[in-house]
Amino acid sequence: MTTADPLTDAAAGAPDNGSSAQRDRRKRILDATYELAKEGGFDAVQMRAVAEKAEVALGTLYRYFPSKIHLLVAALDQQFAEAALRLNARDIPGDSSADRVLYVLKRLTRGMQGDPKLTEALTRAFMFADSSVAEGIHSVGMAMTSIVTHAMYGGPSSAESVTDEDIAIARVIGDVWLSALVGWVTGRSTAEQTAAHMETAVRLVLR
Amino acid sequence: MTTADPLTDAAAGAPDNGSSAQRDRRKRILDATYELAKEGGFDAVQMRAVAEKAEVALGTLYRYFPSKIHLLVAALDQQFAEAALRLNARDIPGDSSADRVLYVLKRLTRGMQGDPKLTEALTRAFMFADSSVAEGIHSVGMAMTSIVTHAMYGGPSSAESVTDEDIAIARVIGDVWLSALVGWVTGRSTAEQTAAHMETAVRLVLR
DNA sequence: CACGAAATTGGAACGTGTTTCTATCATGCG
DNA sequence: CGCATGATAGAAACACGTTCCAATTTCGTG
Repeated sequence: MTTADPLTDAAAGAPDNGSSAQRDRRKRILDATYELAKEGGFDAVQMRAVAEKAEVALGTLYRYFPSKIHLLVAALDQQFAEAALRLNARDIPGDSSADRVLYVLKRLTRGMQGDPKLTEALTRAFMFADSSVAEGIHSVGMAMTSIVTHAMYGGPSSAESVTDEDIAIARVIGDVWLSALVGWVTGRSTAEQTAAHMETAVRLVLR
Repeated sequence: MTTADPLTDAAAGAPDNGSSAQRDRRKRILDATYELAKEGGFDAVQMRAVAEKAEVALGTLYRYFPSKIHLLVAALDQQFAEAALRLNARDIPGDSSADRVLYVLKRLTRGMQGDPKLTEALTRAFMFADSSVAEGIHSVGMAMTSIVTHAMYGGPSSAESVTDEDIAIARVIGDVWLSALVGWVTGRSTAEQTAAHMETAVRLVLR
């Protein structure tokens, strides 16, 4: 047997498993997901539509991603992993931890706000996820934490010297960021309020 | 005409509108919701089941609560409003703001953890809510903020002297609390981790 | 009380996530 | 090459949230 069951690694950002045809299908599925999400948000990401656009059968889609939520969380995970890769590779401008963290968060937030429907789809999925998606959620959380701690230190972090307290702080910031994002996605707060709330929180926690 | 359209106030915790028969139906619906949620969580709160248990027609249920999410957010709102009423009526023990806030949060958290399925149902609904439920969500947020600011000051708060910064702090704490709760509900973190995370956050923000 | 408006009922029907099944296809192995 | 095994296609079927409708009941008002 091929041993490349996509189910076992679908949640993690594992683009290296499976045959090449399988990698390709997985990519087509995620691409279709992005496109549909970008156009119509969470509701537009309909499993039949994803399957059709990715040119796979519905059953195949479900073999790769066992639910709509898994699919969207995997997409979010991929985006975060890419963002973390980009951001952690370079120096973060700013004279203090707070400034640097805010720089990164605002950059991330602006990026997501540039694609409101996509952001809505990914965020709602993340928030709605239950324990069966724990792995994917954890992966997203790690990327978030990594982005924040890296920004706290500034340079291409040597990853050492990051204390437990740093991580705790990063998690708190991540929580607030997520809540703010949800508030924005659901139309409860404007982009400005979102930014202001983040700024308040970061300056409270990092001082 | 009766002018008592339940739709307009379903989201808010408005138990005083409508005829007595309508109040009674609303109560039966929410009671049925609690019971089903307590037994089986989010998935068990099925609209047909709620209608049957509450002895109303499905269409009537939808007249009172335009969606499952509205229904569950209204239930959450009611719980929070009651908790706020209880907590804000009495003195909060603790020598510092942080201690008092932690006392209240842990109390709340313990209460919710005593009914895991119910908490799961209400929390997931809250997180999944979109802008159409904005009013209900706002109401829940206000109750949360009120609980936290009250705890920061200790006594039965005269509500004055609460500064904008206090409110900002309370909101940050509320965000973290919610995230922690979601983490616990989805099985990503244990009750202890939840408590520890909250403690970290509160001590970071209130110092 | 009698009337009309609004609310409620009971049930059918629709959309979308999810499951299931059979036939066909692809792949690795002797 | 031919076979065995797993992957995929295609399509039907099911579950539950939601909508819709006609008939009936409730309720306020003249």
